[in-house]
Amino acid sequence: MTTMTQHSTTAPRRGRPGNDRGDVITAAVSLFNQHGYEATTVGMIAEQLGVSKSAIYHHVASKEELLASALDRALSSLEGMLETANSSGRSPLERLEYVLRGTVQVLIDDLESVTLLLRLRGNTDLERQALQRRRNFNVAVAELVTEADDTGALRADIDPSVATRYVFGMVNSITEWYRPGGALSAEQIGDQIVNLVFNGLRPRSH
Amino acid sequence: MTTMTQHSTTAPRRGRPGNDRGDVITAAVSLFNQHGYEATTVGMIAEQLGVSKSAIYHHVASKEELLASALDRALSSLEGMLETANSSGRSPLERLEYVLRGTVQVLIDDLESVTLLLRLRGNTDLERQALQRRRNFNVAVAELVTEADDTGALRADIDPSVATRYVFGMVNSITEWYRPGGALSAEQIGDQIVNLVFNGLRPRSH
DNA sequence: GTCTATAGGTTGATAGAC
DNA sequence: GTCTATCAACCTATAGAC
Repeated sequence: MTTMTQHSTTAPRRGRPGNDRGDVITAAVSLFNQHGYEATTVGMIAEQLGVSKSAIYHHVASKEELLASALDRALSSLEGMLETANSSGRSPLERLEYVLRGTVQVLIDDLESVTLLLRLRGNTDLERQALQRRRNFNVAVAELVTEADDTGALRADIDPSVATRYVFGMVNSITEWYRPGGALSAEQIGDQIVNLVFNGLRPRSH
Repeated sequence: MTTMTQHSTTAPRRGRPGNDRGDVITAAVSLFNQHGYEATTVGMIAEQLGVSKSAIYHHVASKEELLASALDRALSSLEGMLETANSSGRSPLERLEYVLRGTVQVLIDDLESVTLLLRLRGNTDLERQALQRRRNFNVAVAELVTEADDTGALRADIDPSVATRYVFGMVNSITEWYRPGGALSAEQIGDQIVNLVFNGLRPRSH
């Protein structure tokens, strides 16, 4: 059963109609997430798009390039969002909240590529490089939490790097259940996350 | 490069020394987590144990049986823990806290098999059955959160089923970074999780 | 130890829109 | 005729079956 995935029509293109590089990457990432990168064959990607295997190689040089493109997209989105937050001149706590909401937004906008990133196991050099970039992002976020902690904006009895792990574990778990067209918007999910992370489940007595 | 994974020696066994069924499952689950179930071949499992492929089939009937055993182990641990919590006669809030700490304990005790469970994509009947059992567990936990909410133990402005998703997203993310022999015990991690979930990051002040 | 299927990847020519 | 996307056939290496 082949599914014709039409490219998102932005500007009219010249030449023979069909799939562009973005379509191929989209189909590939979806299959990578469903079956794992190793178990996904280029033939499966071609079948998904309803074209022959060699058509795939017109758009990309290798299967690994598909993985690299998707991971770079996810990482660039996250890094760009963090850069925006840190150059905003706001307080550490405000920047932290911005990063929380921004991460939710990136997860939802680039759901498939971020999901792929989060499921990496570091089996190849490429995967290990992506994991290193992801670690750098995590370290920068942990520094932000530390800054917020230093201003007294957070509870003193929780270690910042530990808190970062748990909080972003919660945020990243959105990829496990969020599906496009769901009832909740990115803004609503961001609100819920921020509320839960900062206030917890227990009633604020008095 | 073969890694001789010796079985966890509990009681001395008779007969020819070597791997038992548990050793095979342990090696298989580790490879399933590293490469994905589909991409893992029985030959890889044999190589990891330093035996021939046919030796694997002495212990299990199929590759799928290895998956089934691991998933059943993870699910039985979680279900048993939940059963213990719900038959304890305590308050909903106390039972919820018990389930949080219990889930952390199960994650750490059965790290590899629970990791496998959490990464399922539902590609086969077996996987879909396991995911259904996991959903049943999640529903039971959500009911527990609802009960706790009904007693006024939780903040009124957070939907119980939504909160359950986020909280267990946080808990399950432990599998992403916890490694045996790490600095933190299951009890310490449970304390951190419970503290963060119930109290949040913001100082409780006026 | 041989046989077969399948993997990633290549080649060179072609189809279709402008 | 230019541009993009496509295809059938092919190559080489390897992994599973017997």
